[in-house]
This record gives sequence, C-alpha cells and structure tokens, in this order.
Amino acid sequence: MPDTTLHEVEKKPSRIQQRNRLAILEAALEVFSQHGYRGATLDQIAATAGISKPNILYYFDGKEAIHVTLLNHLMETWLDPLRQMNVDGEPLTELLEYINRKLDMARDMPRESRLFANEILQGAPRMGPHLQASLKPLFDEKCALIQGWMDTGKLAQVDPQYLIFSIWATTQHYADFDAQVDVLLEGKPSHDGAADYLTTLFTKVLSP
Amino acid sequence: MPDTTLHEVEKKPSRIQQRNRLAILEAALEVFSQHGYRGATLDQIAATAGISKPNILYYFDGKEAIHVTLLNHLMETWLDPLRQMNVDGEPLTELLEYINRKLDMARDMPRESRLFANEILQGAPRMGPHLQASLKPLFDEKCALIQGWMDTGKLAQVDPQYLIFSIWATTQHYADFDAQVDVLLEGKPSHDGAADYLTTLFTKVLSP
DNA sequence: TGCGTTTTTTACCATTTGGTAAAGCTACGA
DNA sequence: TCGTAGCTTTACCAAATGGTAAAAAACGCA
Repeated sequence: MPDTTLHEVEKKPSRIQQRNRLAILEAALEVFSQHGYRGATLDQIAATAGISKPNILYYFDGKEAIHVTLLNHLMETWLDPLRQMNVDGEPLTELLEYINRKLDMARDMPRESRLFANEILQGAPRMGPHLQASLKPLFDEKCALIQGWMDTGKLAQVDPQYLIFSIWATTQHYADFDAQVDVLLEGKPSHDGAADYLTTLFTKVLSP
Repeated sequence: MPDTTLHEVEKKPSRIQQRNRLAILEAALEVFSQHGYRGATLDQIAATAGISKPNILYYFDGKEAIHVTLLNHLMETWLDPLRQMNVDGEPLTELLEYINRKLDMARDMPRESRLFANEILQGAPRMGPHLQASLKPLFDEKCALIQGWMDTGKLAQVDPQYLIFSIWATTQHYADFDAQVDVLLEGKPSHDGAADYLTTLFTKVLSP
C-alpha cells in the first residue's frame, strides 16, 4: 500500500515557482480588484504579470483557482486588526486603535479592500462559507467583548454589532470610494483628515 | 436649409417603445449592479428582460449606452435626499432626516446603490465627469450650509466633508455589503437596528 | 558535461461576446 | 382593408475568452 499522505505528496516549491506564483497573484489582485471576478480576464492578468497565459495555467488550475487563492490569502490579513483588539486594554483606546489600524489598511492596501468589496457587492458567491467560518465567530467574540466593556460602564451603551458595521463602513470608504472622495476633496489626501474626524466621531459615541 | 433643431428631431416614444426601454433598463440594472460593467453581458440582460439581443440593440446603441443611461437616471434620484436638506430647518433634525432618507434608499433601492458602488469601485470610468458636474457643486453647497449651522452654534464643530462621507458610508453599507451583514446578523433584518444606531451615533456627534 | 525534470512557448480550440444585415411580422392611421 | 412605419426575428460575424496539447527551452544536479 503506497504512502500518499500529505507530507509525501507536497513538495517544496522551487525559487522560480515562488517568484512566478507571487507575480501572478500580484497581477491578479490588480486586475480582479479593479474589474471584479467576471470582468477580469486571464489575458489581462497575464499581460500585467508579464507571464504568458498558458504559463499562468501551469501554475494555477484556472481563473477561479487564482481568485480563490487571493481571497484566502486576504482573509488571513484582513481580520488581523480586529483580532488584535485586546480584552486587557483600555476599552476606548483599544477601539480607537482598531479604527486607526483599519484606516491605515484602507490607505496601504486599497486593492485588497476593493477585492473584498467587489466580492461582497456581488453577493459573496465565492466567499459566503468563508464568512461563516472565519468572520462570524470572530465578529461574535468581539461583539461580546465590547458588550462586556459597556456593561462595566467603561463605554457608552450602543449595539456592538452596528458599532462594528459603522467602523468598517467609515474606514473602508476611503479605499473603496476613493474615486469619489478624490473628486470631492479635489485631490487632497484624505487620510489625516479622516483619522482626526473618525477619532472625534467614535470618541463622542463611545465615551460613557 | 432643413430644420434639424432638437424639437424637430426628437419624437414622442410609442407605448411599445416606452415599455421595452423600461424593461431593458430594469433588466440592465439587475445585471450591471450584480456583476459590474465588464462582468455583465448583453445576453444576460436580454434573457432577464425577455427581449432578444438584436431587439435590445434596436432600442439602445450598445452596451455602454445602456449603462450610461442607467447612470444618468440614477444621478437624478440619487442626490435627491441631499438636495432636500433645507437651510431653514432645524439643523440637527435636517441632518437626522437626511440620514434616514439615505438609509431608506439603501433598503428600497439596493440595486441602484450597488450600481453606483460598482462604478466608483472601478474608478468611476464612466462617471467621473458626472461627479464633477453634478455631485461636486451640491456637495460643496451642503458643506457650506452645514458649516454655517455649526458657526451659529446649533451643531458641534466637525469637518462637514468627512461628516458627509461618514453618512454615505454608514448608510450605503447596508445595501452594498448586504451579503456580509446578512451572514453576521444571521438573516435578521438590519434596517430598524441601523436606524436606531445611526440616529444615536450622529446625535452624539452633532449635539453642541 | 550530460540527462532527466521543470518551465515556457507555440499553435491551437470551443464557446462566448458585442454587434450587424436583412428579411419578416405587426400595429395603426388613411 | 390596405400600406407603411415601426418592431422583431433569423442568421450571421469577428474578436475575445478560458483553456489545452505538445514541442522546445532552461534548469539543476550527478
């Protein structure tokens, strides 16, 4: 009986393989985040990555496989700021720092933000299960944590679920709706102003 | 010299024309809002509208023309809630009512919200000029109005631009990210809870 | 250096896509 | 009820799209 367990089947990827997979994913992030899944084409990804289309299909099983890989990678880092919110910290500080981490991510990873937004906008067809499995438990945990803080009187009482929604909405807005913000602020950078405003906003809401 | 002025060239559309144009736009709204411009196909729109593809192209000059028509129609109604904000009203009431009108629109016109979101997400390639021409002046006008209210001491001082961004973000969130909200609230309707939360949120921020 | 393995290219393919030409049908006013 | 303007269908295209087969090239290790 042949040994076909995982550690036997998987091989360490060569340097070339690592480099090309990375280049493909980088290009795919660029294209998918700008056009959504169906609007993106392999030719475009190939051109952006500087790798021929058949060669891309040598590294990935197809268009969908690339997208799924990207989404999985994203989920890892995307939830980090929320995970970092610490039960032992000062409640208001923890929340304000969370908000600022999210806002920094909107500035530093706008493509990832748009990839996510595109997927959700289109009904999360390739991510619904992931949301259930990864996001939901973390969301529930942090809602309970915030509720706990509120019950001790260290934060004003508001519904933690809607509070988190409003944090997500107000921070991701600067990545997802950048084109609009840019027109309305006449090209002026929005990050510092947004950070000031959101700090004020959530301080006022959350101060007991 | 023939008379080719507008009122001579334009003809009143027949009943059939009205019905079919409407059916096409309705179907196109459905499809474009779900897949974005490039992800949508004429065949899909045709199937949804129950009209053959060549017949669709009899009524519209092409895929892009349909999209542009949709976007133009949208801009009309989309800015109405903001336009309604009245200089003579009680400032806090006016703003809270504006927020609730936006939230109602997110509930009642989610496809329009997503159509708009898709277009902005993708860099507003077909709407940049429209934003400049229609949205920007209104935005500036209402920012000035809000600033005026703040200067009289009837509202707390915050940057009106970022205030409006946060209103847009928090209300549209429930249309654009519905798939996510739905998972996290386990299918419970979000509208009433959101209305309560947002009223509290913005009352706290804006009360002097 | 030689040789098997990995990587890349070339040449395709079936399907889908936006779009057109022209024939056929239908409604409606004279 | 007939003619015609308006509407719809049929039968197509050329280009783009996701994907494949197999030859050619490059790599790396003995």
